[in-house]
Amino acid sequence: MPAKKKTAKKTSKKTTKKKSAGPWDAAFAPRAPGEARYWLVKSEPEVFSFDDLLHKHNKTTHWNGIRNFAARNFMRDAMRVGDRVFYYHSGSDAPSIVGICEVVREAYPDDSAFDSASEGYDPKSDRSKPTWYMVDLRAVAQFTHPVTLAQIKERKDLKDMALLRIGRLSVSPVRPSEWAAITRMAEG
DNA sequence: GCCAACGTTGGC
DNA sequence: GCCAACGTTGGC
Repeated sequence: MPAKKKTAKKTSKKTTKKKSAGPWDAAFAPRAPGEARYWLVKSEPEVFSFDDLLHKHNKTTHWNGIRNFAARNFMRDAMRVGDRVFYYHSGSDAPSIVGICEVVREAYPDDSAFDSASEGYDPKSDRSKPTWYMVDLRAVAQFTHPVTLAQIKERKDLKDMALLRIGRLSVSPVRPSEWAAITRMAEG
């Protein structure tokens, strides 16, 4: 019966052994009415650049191939239609945020995980209970002055950005203050 | 091409 | 459930 679950909990709570409420919890917290949130996605321009996105029909693509649980959780559990997303080019000469897109469709199963011919094939993912999800993103604006990783690292007020703190994560949250600072930097 | 920093896997 | 081995990402 459910009574059992409840009791054990209280005591173990005070030690805050739960990673002291992770710095990224805010990304999952309930939203105020009309509140939009901000994100960053990475892509190697050789594979799929912001320019490629601009040339897609409706400047829209599905963000598939994410095979990391933390990134998946941000996408599936926290990204909402209307959220704004920085587009980051990794692996290039000057890794940079090059533009902005927006979420136009919330998470739905990533079909490439079921396709044995696909690079993203995951035999452990089942159609009835998919492991991997994708969202649809539409390009909104290209930066005239891309904001480089080096620039971001120079700024004290950006040192806690998930981009810098969570290594190699392909989808990460951006705080409103960080969003504001970077869009200002992109104005040149 | 090197390597740090992670994440995942599998043996025990 | 621990942890070593292995794989991947991505800056430099």
